[in-house]
Amino acid sequence: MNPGISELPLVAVVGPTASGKSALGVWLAGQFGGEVLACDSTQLYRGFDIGTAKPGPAERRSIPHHLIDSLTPNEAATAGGYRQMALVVLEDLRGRSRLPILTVGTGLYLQALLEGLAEVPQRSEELRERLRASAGEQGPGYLHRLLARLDPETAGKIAAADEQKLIRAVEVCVLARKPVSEVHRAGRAPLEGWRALKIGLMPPREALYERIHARTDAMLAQGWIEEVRGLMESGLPKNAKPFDFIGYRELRDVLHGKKKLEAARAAIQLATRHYAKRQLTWFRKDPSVHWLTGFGDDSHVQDQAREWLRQQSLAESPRTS
RNA sequence: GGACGGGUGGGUGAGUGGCUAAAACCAGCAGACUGUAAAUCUGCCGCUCCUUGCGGGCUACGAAGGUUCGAAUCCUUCCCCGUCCA
Repeated sequence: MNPGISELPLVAVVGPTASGKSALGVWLAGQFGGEVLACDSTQLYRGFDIGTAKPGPAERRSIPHHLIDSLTPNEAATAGGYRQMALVVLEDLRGRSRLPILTVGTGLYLQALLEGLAEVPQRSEELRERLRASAGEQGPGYLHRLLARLDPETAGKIAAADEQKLIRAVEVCVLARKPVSEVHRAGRAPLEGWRALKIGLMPPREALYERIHARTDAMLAQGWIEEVRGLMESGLPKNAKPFDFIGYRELRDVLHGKKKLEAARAAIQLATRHYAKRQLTWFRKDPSVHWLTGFGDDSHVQDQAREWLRQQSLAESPRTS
């Protein structure tokens, strides 16, 4: 810990999609004089608004939101890139004595920010192309065997079918000229000067799923499909990253006539449920999270969150604008 | 009233005498995760017991009987569903 910097509190609201993280974040920002910092890989992209459930204009007017719309659809969000951008925002807030409130849907990004990433090389599209090509020629199991030669330890932890992770592991080994496991052991640089207070939203599963279904319908009613049409006609490359997000990919198929709207709707709801479950799995393993049962827009939950933060010796300092 | 076809685990749907607690897929549940993470991947999935084992017991393929050492699979009757003929 750098002795030159005093440690300041930072709040992270974690939870599955549709659990009300944004609502709680904005409310807490009002209570404690904070500003919201999005920690969500999809809300970073400009133009993809409805399907990513970005906070509306009213909320963003009342409380400053950071990093939302910080990337163009042509750029690629990454954990490392997010960390860089977030660090800048944190320093800004430190300078203005505002409490950072992260609304986090992407667990990996929070981890990258708080715990840091190992000194690993960035991705190399060329190398990946070559790896994928040889994997295609050599047949199944090739990447796993290759990794087993480069780094048996890591190969033992990655399933032979997990091509995405295998490619990244091999990529790091090749670029770093040493096993990934070794690179990782060298350690990561955790965030200094901040004390993270994590609040988790854990609504009853059934209610969460109902809300996900209803929210999907509401998004559709808000003109989601028109948003997708506009984005497709705006000259963006067809393979722009955000077109692969839940909902955008299904609605793109609808616009291409490859899928019926009703089928897309059901597919979106299902994919979102699966996603919420994965988020829960990620956050649940973090013992430092203080869990609250319910949705973030529930006033009881909000009061509990405020109460807990007070106990963590967080002083209230409502904005006096 | 008659002729066919069909009723299988939460769903779709294989399975025509033992290798079947019953393929596969979906849903559901649990898990992994260091720069694609709204991604990618893994396990479980009738109930139950334990010494957790390619372990034991129980229940199960519309219902009830029957044949057989043994039936989801064969026979009989009945009940549903679909199509067609009256």
